[in-house]
Amino acid sequence: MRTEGRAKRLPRAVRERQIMDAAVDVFSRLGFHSASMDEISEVAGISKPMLYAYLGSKEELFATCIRREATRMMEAIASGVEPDQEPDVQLWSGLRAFFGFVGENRASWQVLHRQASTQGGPFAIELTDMRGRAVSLVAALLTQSTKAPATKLEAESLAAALVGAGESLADWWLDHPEEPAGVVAARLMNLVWMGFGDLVDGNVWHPPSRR
Amino acid sequence: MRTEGRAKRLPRAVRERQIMDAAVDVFSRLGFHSASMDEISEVAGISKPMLYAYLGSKEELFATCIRREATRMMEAIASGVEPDQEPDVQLWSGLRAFFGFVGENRASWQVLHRQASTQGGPFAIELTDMRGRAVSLVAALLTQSTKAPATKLEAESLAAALVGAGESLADWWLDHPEEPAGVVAARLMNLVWMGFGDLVDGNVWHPPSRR
DNA sequence: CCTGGTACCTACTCGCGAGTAAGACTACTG
DNA sequence: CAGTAGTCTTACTCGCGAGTAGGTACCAGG
Repeated sequence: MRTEGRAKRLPRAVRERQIMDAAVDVFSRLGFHSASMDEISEVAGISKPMLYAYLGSKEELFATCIRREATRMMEAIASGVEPDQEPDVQLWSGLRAFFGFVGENRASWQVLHRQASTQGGPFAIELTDMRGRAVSLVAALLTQSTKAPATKLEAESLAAALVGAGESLADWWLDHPEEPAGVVAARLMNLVWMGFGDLVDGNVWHPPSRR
Repeated sequence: MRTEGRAKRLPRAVRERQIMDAAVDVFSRLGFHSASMDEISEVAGISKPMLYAYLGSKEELFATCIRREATRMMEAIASGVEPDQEPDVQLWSGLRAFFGFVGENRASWQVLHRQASTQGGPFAIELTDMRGRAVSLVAALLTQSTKAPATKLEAESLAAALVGAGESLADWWLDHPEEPAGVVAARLMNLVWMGFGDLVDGNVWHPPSRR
């Protein structure tokens, strides 16, 4: 029993990381309600009371997961966008960063999008907050660069639609993982920038320079 | 106690309708897991064993709700679209029908979109099925009318993005109910048909005739 | 060797909710 | 008015999972 024996007596910070990773994994697979604290503790290689001692109740744990993953994702997107560029280039960078993140963090995405959005508890707040930041980002991009969306409401709803299209396409992508991230991102870029009207006529959007 | 006394001894078909309505209501408010059979039976004005006698287990009941609401919605959309028209007109009719349905059936929409999509059980099948039909509808519209989406995969993913944008915008609309359905539909139509590129230049899409 | 503190565990309590047993009440049929 | 088919209820069982009580092992410093 010595071989690969349980690593014992780790410091608190390390355990917390392990627990969070296990929690994201389990929540993403089972969803909030179906996930049990017993299973999370098992995956984390730890006993249940430790879980409660370190991360609090189930709801607190879930909210902490949401916040951590949401922050990671928003940072990934923000780091990919340069604010002084042309609107289409900014949008393109954002889409690439977004799909890149989702591709490399499937579990995080499941937790964020599928699970958090349906639980009505304190999670919705975290999630709505992040989603709101994303929508504002896009809405700002729109209003800043055009005279078309006259009202604030209009820009916001268009941004909501775009964000939703991105989320939905990311979900679709989970079922078609053979497609590379760049291709999926480009497709959405064409849809929202050119529109079907142009695509029908064979007009497509190209990134400004081969980077 | 005679006043407004409980209506007693109704025939089975009527009770089943009442139960289904109550179930859709409760499921849409609480979600599948948090909804209890006790509450559904209470809302339906009936005792729990009746529920089990008529509609079976909780899972069966939920699946039945999904199927009923999905059918209603697809019929609403199909009845609004005429297959021999121009692609943009078809899309426009579909969008109007969709938002019209959601606007008048908030609870149905909640059950269909928010609840069913996250439960991994047999419901996903029902839901994925309906969603698939919607996506196929749009994908057919695309391939039929253009040379742009070369691959089947491409058309399908674009359709998924469009459907997702619609779903997301419908969710956004739930939080901004003061907007009329037609305005929201027109906004999405502009986004996906014209694209931001055109909208930035002030080019908008107009319905072909004041109907 | 004791004293305290931190990591860690086994083994519970306890409420909630799915599902059921067993029968009662009503209404129609002959 | 007996018989029977269908409606409807009260009052349970029972498992699952959140949260906890009450310890044990291990490592400081004195």
